[in-house]
Amino acid sequence: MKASDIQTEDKIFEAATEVFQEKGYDGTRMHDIAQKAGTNKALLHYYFRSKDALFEAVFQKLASKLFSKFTPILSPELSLEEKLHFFFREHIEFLKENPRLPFFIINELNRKPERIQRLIRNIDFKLFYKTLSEQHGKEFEKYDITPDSLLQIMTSIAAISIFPFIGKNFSKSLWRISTKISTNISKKEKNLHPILF
Amino acid sequence: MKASDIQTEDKIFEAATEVFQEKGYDGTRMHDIAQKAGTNKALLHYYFRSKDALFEAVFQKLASKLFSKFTPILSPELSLEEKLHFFFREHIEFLKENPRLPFFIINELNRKPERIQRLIRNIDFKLFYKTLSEQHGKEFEKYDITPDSLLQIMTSIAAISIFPFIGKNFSKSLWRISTKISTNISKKEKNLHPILF
DNA sequence: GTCTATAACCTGATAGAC
DNA sequence: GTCTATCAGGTTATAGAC
Repeated sequence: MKASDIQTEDKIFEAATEVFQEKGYDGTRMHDIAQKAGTNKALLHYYFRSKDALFEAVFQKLASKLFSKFTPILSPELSLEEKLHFFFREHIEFLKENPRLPFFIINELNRKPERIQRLIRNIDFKLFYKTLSEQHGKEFEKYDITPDSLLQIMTSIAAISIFPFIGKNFSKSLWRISTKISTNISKKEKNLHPILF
Repeated sequence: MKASDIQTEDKIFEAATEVFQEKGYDGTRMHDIAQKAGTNKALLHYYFRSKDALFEAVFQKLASKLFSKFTPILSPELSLEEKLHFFFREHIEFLKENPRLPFFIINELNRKPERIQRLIRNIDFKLFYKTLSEQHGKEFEKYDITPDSLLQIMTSIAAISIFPFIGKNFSKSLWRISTKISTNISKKEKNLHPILF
């Protein structure tokens, strides 16, 4: 395999990553990917065999990229407060660079629900709760955090950080303003959501 | 126009509403709609001329259905607390019956951003803020709610209610549990998000 | 490895009989 | 109004020359 091979394959993969994120599987044309990569359709099939296979490669890469952002939550070195700070800061920073990624993943999980089973070696929630409640016993008692409420809280946290990116155009439709994505964690918000900050 | 005409047109429109919500514009085949409506492709074109026109009809209906849920926020009869209760209860009840609707709308706003301009006669946010702050001056002062923070708070509220439906499969991918959508407003949540309840 | 030409198939849209 | 048959255009995939 020569250097030029890798270059072409990479170019195609990069172009595919962009176009699939932008248009979704159904909206993407192999022709568009080829054009963006500066080659032709035949080479896409030469390197990746089919649209499905190319998409699968892109999806797996992007999915693990996104889901890996959730792992520091279990780190035993961090306090609960640090985790929340860390998660919001890191996650939102990441989302700013990949604003279409969550939508892309969610879209594909809807289109092919069978992915869900085999995507990630799913985490056992009971074990997850146990680990977290051991690490942060004091806070869990203080706020009476049960498995149920933990799941709700985590869903809300994910919602607050992810939704502004997904729903950017949604708010734009509603308001006659130049909507900046509201992802700055201001001092005021600290007062409003004491549990979160 | 006979009664049977209306019936057929309605059947097609209903079927289209379902399939478009399920698969999105690109993923939808006219054939599938026809089959679901119990007729054939020719009739779809007879009543709605083109796929685009049929989609447009469905989209407008669904969009106004969703956006109308946001209007009670300005009602002068309700206290701030009542509005929040009302919004969460009504909105989540509505989303339970139309779980794919927000995703559908967001998807289309991404696909055709030019919709945003003409979708709803956009609300002037400055005026909206003024009206609200006059209605709820006490609370706005107590919590020091500025236009910026109001927008953030409302985005977060929308996020918390909408995201569980959009991201249902997202959480399913993460956790090895039978995920019930966590939309119950529990007493515990009241303690956790004092501003919201 | 790369490219052009083309096959094989699918999809939206229409013509025309009933 | 309804249906079958078919067209025209586009899309994935492959064959074959270089």
